[in-house]
Amino acid sequence: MARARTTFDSFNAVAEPRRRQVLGLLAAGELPVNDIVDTLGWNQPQVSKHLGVLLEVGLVKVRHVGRQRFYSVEAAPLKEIHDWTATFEHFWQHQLDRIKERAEAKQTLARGRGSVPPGGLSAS
Amino acid sequence: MARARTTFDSFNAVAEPRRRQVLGLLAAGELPVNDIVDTLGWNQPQVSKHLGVLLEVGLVKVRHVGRQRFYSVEAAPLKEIHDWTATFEHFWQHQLDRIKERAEAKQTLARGRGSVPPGGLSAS
DNA sequence: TTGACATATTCCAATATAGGTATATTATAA
DNA sequence: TTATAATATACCTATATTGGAATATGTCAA
Repeated sequence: MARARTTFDSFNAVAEPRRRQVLGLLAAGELPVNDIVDTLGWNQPQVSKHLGVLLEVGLVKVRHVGRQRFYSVEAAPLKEIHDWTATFEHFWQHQLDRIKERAEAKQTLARGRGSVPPGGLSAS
Repeated sequence: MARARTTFDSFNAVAEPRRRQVLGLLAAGELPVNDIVDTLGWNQPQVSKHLGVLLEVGLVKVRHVGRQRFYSVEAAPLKEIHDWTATFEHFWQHQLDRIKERAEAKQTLARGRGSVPPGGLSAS
């Protein structure tokens, strides 16, 4: 068996970094294909193909205006991903809590010695 | 060129539905491999392989106890995905607002006629 | 030290992908 | 109706993936 199709899921569609880039661009508002081509500097067929995948999983929608096609973000599938990851939200909440606690404990312990833990925000 | 490797990204790792299932299981707490095998009813090697991918991108961590290996969720990469999708949060917020507005307008318009739009929560 | 348990790794086949280039499609303007 | 602009599609190649089966690794118990 092979990998799940890119068009199987919004998860799979969004796995491709380029497609995330396209969505990032469209976040600012709808754009015709050529604007995306010019902005990202890719070949036109590649842009069209990525848009095709995004369209097929419902991550974007199109508006035809003359010979131009304006693509824009469609929220629902992104919310799905958001909701799924939210299932695990308490994991990083707890983790942040622990980091905070540790920082505070250290500060209490070291008041006067002015220490800041090296490595800053690195989790785990 | 082929697709990005599954181990390239948490996005790619999580694109595989089975791996999301595994993470879902582990959300309840750490588990040894055989428990996952029994619960999901997959072949042991497949479970190990999926865990391997998840481990490589840092979505899980392992604790060795004798000949058992307890896997558990690691939050950071999931938060990355969560944060990325959050970039688009205003899209579905607005969408929900519009739905709400429409519903309220309809209710105001139809007070007394007791209508509930069929299809309920369907977005777009 | 040997056997059994828990897990990982290797080898296999089938498959879908992404980029590149060329070409098709559709719509506008002349 | 024809040339051209805007976009989509087809064809090609290299590649990584998934599941399955068999086997290897590591660890405990007797």
